[in-house]
Amino acid sequence: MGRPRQPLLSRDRIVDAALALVDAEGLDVLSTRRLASELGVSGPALYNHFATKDEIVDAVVDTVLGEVDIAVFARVSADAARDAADDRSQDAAEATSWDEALRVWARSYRAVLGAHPNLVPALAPGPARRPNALRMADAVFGSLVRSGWPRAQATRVGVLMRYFVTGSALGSFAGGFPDDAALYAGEYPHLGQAHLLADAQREINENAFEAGLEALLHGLADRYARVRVG
Amino acid sequence: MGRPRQPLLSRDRIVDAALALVDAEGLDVLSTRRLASELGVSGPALYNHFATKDEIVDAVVDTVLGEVDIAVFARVSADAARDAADDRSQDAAEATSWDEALRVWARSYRAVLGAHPNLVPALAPGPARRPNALRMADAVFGSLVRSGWPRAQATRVGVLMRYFVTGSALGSFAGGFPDDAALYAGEYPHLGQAHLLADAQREINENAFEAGLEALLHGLADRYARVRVG
DNA sequence: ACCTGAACACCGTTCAAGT
DNA sequence: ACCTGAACACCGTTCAAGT
Repeated sequence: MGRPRQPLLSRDRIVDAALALVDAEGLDVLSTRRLASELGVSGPALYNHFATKDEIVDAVVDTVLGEVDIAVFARVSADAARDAADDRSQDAAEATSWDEALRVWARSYRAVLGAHPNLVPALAPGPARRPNALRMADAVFGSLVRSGWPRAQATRVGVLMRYFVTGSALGSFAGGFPDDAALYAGEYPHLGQAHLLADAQREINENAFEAGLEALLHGLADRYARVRVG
Repeated sequence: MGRPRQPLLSRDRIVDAALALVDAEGLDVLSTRRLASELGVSGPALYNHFATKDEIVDAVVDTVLGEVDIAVFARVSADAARDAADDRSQDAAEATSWDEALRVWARSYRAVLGAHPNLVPALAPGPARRPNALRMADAVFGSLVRSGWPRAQATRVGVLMRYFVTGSALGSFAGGFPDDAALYAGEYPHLGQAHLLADAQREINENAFEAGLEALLHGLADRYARVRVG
């Protein structure tokens, strides 16, 4: 008891343990007491490092968001922007068009969330007070503006892309259709057998994500052609 | 004590009270005990009507999903489908193109979720065992197939549209950027002042949703032109 | 069948006490 | 400053008992 010579905990150690616990057993089992015991410490000890449990969850989410590839946006130059419509013209390996950058980022974003499916419901509070979420928004926005998107439009594009990716994470990883054929028998005439198997479900989600991503990027490219500046 | 002559509870009464409670005070205060007390009943009484609290939440979500306008899909006929590309040609008021139907539905879907923002985090489990969620998926899918979308593609379109709408609900209603200018000062160079005010935030979300919806529908119309059958 | 109160095994958080 | 144990006001759920 009493204060240890060397601190037993740190914010990082707490966040790492929390993420490991959520990945292994789900968001439901993440309690301050369980987490503390996982760290070999007493429940209230956590409150020396975080004010509330919600702050811990927020930090976990932000850590995970930090894994998303946003380096790609640094490779979007004003030069690359001019070639956005035909991406064969990238002479240097570093040059990337805004839409290709969005594609790479969106896939990375989705992959990261897919690596931590149990955490997805915790995304709900939005990018609020999470540094990496803001860093991400900033990188997206900056590259779009450099590419010639008007600022107001660039804001919208960043937000709507996030809608799609987080929505796909929510819809894909946390359930989907139940693996229970009996439930469907004759009930929903248009819902085919393909919906029933979890494996097929994985593929549907993958295909839906890719199809949506391409539709979105095509639609945005059309708009870009009409509104670009610079 | 003991069994009342007339049942005090019903699934509907429980669901209604739960939704009212969530709308008024948030998802966090929805506990079986609090809900029971709201209904003038003892906590365990709920278990005569629902097996778990999660089932109650699921029923609440499904009830809300039932408010989404899917009647529009009934107005999508095979005839309307042939005019999808030019929507001025709807002679009868009942005929609607698949893309216009998706637009109406997406807006309704988002509006319904917007009317119950506190419930949005509970959407995470996906369309699992929720009749109205399945009814919705079925209506979307059916209208797309009638319009000439190949079945595999129609499945994807339904799913990806749901991604976008639920993602927008998640991102819009549950937080967004904090209303705290100090947090941003000099930290994120590209994030302008426009991000800071909650009011502007509402507008950004609205605009992002509309822009994303149009981009998506345009991109899908392009694809439709290439893959349609019938 | 449908409610009650008591009970079990939990929660998040506060706080005085220890070093 | 950073931990502990005790305590407070809660949880979801089970179950015997009542009618």
